[in-house]
Formats: sequence, structure tokens, C-alpha cells
Amino acid sequence: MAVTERRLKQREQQKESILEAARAIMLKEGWPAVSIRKIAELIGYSLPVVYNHFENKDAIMEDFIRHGFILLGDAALAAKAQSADPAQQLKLIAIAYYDFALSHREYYQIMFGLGVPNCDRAKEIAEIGRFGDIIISSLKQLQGGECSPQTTLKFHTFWSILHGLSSINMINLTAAPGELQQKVLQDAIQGFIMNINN
Amino acid sequence: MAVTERRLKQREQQKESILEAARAIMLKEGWPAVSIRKIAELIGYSLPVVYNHFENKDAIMEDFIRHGFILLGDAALAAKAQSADPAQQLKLIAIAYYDFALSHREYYQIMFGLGVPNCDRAKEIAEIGRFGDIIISSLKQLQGGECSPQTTLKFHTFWSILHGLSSINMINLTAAPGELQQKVLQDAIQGFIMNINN
DNA sequence: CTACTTTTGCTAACAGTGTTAACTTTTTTA
DNA sequence: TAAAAAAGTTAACACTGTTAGCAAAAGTAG
Repeated sequence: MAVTERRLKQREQQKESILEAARAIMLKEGWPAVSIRKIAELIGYSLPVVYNHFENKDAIMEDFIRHGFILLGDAALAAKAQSADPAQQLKLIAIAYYDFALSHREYYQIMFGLGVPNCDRAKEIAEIGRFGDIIISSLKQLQGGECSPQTTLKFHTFWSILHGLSSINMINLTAAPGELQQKVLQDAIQGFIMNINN
Repeated sequence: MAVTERRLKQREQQKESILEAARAIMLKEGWPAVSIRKIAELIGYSLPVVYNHFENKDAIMEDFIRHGFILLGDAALAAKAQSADPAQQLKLIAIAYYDFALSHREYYQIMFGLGVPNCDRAKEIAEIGRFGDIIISSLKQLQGGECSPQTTLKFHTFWSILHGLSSINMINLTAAPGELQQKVLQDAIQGFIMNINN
């Protein structure tokens, strides 16, 4: 029965083309402009075909959240690999995180901004855990190796600082100039690292 | 011509009842559930009446953003008044900010989460500036009185940290327990204040 | 008090949205 | 070749924001 195998492959390709179409619309017009009808038209099929692959629009969004966290994790990993010093690693990760948020605005916004209703499901997304582990491993090293409750606390602090910097900057409430933004980032991370063993 | 005066008063009351209706729906079912039709039904008028007071739905949202920043500013002001020491003031403001975000989730979310498309208009909202000033005045004191570019930088850092803590917590990505959250806040602010003169 | 003007509110429609039920066509299996 | 299964279609439902055009009420002037 090589038939079912080929069919599965076609199904997979169709699903991929749906995500590709959705991504194209998202990057050009933003996530709110992504509609099932537009996707259907782009892939050359009728509307309900999309529902053969995704239960609803939120399921498509969840796929993007997953993908976003993979990209973010990869960026963090690449940054980390550039140094062996854990403190330096954290600084590099911070810069990479900030760069990701600003150069992948659409991704970042659905990962955090619009993901609010998905509170419960968020914990089930493995990619978020992976991203966390990358940072935690550097933190552990910096703190001396043992994995204390302190490490969890510091991870939350670190992530919160990064998210705050990125998102405040994204909505541009106070219009800080470009050079200042980089300094804010370094300032915050500096304070974080200096206070790492308290 | 006391007629026009009375009419203006009625208009104002109508507008207020629209906002009240919108607020009621928002608090019960969240902002996305707020629709013009529901508002119209709640105030006992037909649908287009709402458009006599607000150009579109975004205008209603902007009103909520304004109101939210007033509430946030008030909370910050009340917290600040509890101490004369600027460092202590910042800590109190931080706690108040965090409390506001969590106890006024719906407000906070439209103030930051969904306000993304309004980048340009954000700068024109005076209430945001007011909120900033409250914090900046404490920062200036702590730094010795002069208003250097440093102060602006520190203000951005402070706000970013607070926003990061609040919003990361709100979407609850990693499910930090309640006691830990408070510690994360204190940890981050501690690091910030210790690094204030660098 | 009547006639005119302005304001106010209504109904109905347009152009979208997510989602689903029912039907047709194509493809695979026996 | 006939039955069964899968894939894809059209058409509808129940919403959404927004607007045009018309009816009714209220205020103003002769």
C-alpha cells in the first residue's frame, strides 16, 4: 500500500503550503489580516480544505508560536556558542533576543501579544521549555553549578527584563532613539548580572 | 440658549453610558468580545448611535488606554506618597505597578498588548507622559537632582523591567508560583537600584 | 399655532470574518 | 466494473465593523 504513503506526503505538503501562505500574508499585512479565505485562495483550494489540517484559526497561530520559539531558541543558541564565559553568554543572548524581537516583529507579537487567551495551552508547548533551558544552563554555570530555586528565579527575572525591553520598545510609547535603546539593554543586563548572587 | 447646553450634557451622558457598557462587557468577557452591537443593545439605542460619539472601535479603545494610564498613574502616585526616600519610592511604585497589571488585566492588555497598531498615536496620549513623569521625578532625586540623559535611560530600563515582569507573568508561560513572582519583582528592582549610578 | 430647519435615531445594507453542513467529484479498493 | 472511501466544492449560518438613506422628533422663526 504505497498509496497511503504518497497521500500522507501530499497531505503534508498541503499543510506546509497553508502555513507558507499564512506566513506570507502575516509578513506583508500582519497577523490580523490573515484570514482563512485568503489562505484558501493563495493555495488554490476552497475554504474548508484549510480545516482539514487545522481545527481552527487558533491552531494555525499555535503553529506560528511553536515556530517562533524554535527560531528564538536557535538565535539564543548561536549567540551562546560565541563565548565560553557564562556571563558573556547571557549578554550575547540578551542582544540576540532583542534582535530577534525587532527583526521578527510579527512572530514576536503573536508569541506574546496575542497569545494571551492561550494561557493554559502555553505550558504544553515544548519549544518554550527548550528556549528556557538554553538560558538556564548559562545561569547555572554562573551561579556555580547547582540548580537551586534561585536559578528559576533568576531565569524569570532575566526573561522578564528582555521581554520588557523588547515589547516596550516595539510599541514605541516614549520614542527612545535607537542608540539609547541599546544602552537601555546593556544597562538592564549589567544590573542583572551584578546582582546575580544575591 | 440653555437648550444647547442641556443637549451637550445629554450627549456627554450618552457617551459615558457607551463607555460604561463597553467596560462592563470588557470586564466580563474580555476586550475581543466587545462589539458595537452589544454596546448599542446595552445602552438601549440602535447601532449607529455609537458612531456619533466614536469614529470607530479603535477610538473606544484609545479612550480605555487613556483611562488605564490615569488609573496606573494614580496608583503610582499613591504608592510614591508613602515614602520620602526616592529609592523606597521606586520600590513602592514597582509593587503598585505590578499589582495594577494583575488586578486590571483587561486594562493592561489593551494598554500594551493590543495597542500595537497604534504606534503613531501613542505618542500623542498625554496620560502616558504623566505616568512617566511620576517615575522620572523619583529617579532624578535618586541620581542627585540633575536631569541628565542618564535619567531617561534609567526610566526606560525601569519601565521595561516592570512591563516585562507583569506581562510575562500574565501570559503565564512558565507557571511560576505566586510567592516566586513577588521575589522576581524584588530581585529585578534590587538589581536596578544597585546599578543606578553606573 | 404653523412652517421650516436641524438634530437625532432608525432600518437596511455592504463587505468582511470564522466555521460547518450537505453535496459532488474523484480516487481507491474489492 | 461496482461499491466504498477520500477529497474538494458550494452554500449557508452567525457573527463582526462600518455607512448610506430615510423617518421622526425637537428646536426656531414668522
